[in-house]
Amino acid sequence: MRPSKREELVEKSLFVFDKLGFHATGMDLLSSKIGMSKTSIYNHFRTKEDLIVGVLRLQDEQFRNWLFRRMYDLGTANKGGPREQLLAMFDALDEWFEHENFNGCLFLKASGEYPDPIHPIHQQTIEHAEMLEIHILALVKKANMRLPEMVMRQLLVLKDGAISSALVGHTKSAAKDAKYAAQCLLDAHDTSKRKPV
Amino acid sequence: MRPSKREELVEKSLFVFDKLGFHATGMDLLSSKIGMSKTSIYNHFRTKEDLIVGVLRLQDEQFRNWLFRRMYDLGTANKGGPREQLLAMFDALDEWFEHENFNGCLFLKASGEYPDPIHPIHQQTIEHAEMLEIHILALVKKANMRLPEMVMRQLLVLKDGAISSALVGHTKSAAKDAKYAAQCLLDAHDTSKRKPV
DNA sequence: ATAAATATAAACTGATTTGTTCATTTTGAG
DNA sequence: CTCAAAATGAACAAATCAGTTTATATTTAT
Repeated sequence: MRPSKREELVEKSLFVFDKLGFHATGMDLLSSKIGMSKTSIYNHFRTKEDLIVGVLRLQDEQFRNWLFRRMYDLGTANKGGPREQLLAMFDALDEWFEHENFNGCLFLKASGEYPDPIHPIHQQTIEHAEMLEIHILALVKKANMRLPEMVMRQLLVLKDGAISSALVGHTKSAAKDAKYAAQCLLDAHDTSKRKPV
Repeated sequence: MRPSKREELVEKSLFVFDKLGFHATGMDLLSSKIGMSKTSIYNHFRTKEDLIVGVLRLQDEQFRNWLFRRMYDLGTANKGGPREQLLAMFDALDEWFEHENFNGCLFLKASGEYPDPIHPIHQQTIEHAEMLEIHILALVKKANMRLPEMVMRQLLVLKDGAISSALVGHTKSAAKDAKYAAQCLLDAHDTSKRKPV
């Protein structure tokens, strides 16, 4: 069987595109950076655009797997429930921000470089956002929040904002700031607490 | 005097770069889109990079002028104070999101396309973020918030997140969601209210 | 009106872009 | 080992990239 080469191509391309940007990474440069001949690349993907879509699909899968797993592991320690999992999202983000390879959100960069919403690359970022919404909404509902759709959107606003702030700002505290904000939100919408004036 | 042509060049370039992206906009395309000869463009700016820096400087000025003015106007109606001005930031953002020319944050796109933090284009986005921080921090302090630096960073996380969500998400409610979240935050840190458990 | 400054279109570098071709070599399964 | 599949490097095409040059036209100030 031959699962390895194509996966290796997509994974290494993901790394290079994330670091250098999509337009800024020419196919010759990519070929040399990932140590695979251009002929082979074009044997696996018809165009650069197709490759990028493949890269974004992998990133969608990898990012969601990693984030949800990390939220679960960090959030269910000490008998935590869905609320703790939601808050653990920001602890997971913090780990990501501290990582040497943190270069911001690949999907945000993709939608910036391919602004046409019809473009398949841009579409991929929309799909990714929808997948995140589904999972977070389920947790918010499990946590018995009032206005679960709104709380879900607010948490994702905090997530996107934290990523952007961590990228541009010198400050290292973006994830912690967002987590404190999320705590306020969850407190304010918890049906098991009286609504504060 | 001759203030007009260069300003017109930068303003129209800002529009095109914002809409199409930096790398995706070639100088020939730019020249035709803004109706100015390439010779003239290069008479005003030595390189494309210089032009982009000029564009970002203009956007920094225009965005801050617009945002702060709008926060003041919307926030001081009905005898509002600094707290109302801070919340009005999200009403101003909402107006921007509804505008037909809304294409996300130009600085976020710039830092995505020029990821090297040493790069002068990337530097410009960092400077912009710092200028925003100064103004928001002053308002937060005027509003008598506990932990003003943190609240300032949280509000800017909400701002960046709202912009990203408004761009990628189909939802039109990003600004409103962020505003409700900001209200929770300001309530929780208001020194004139007792700290909620 | 005149002269200097600034604008223009169009052709032109030379490098780089995406993508293809082709002859050769490496690899993996029976 | 054998043979087909897959990978390679290098050259190639056509378009486009940033930036320059040149000769001409249009503003602008005096």
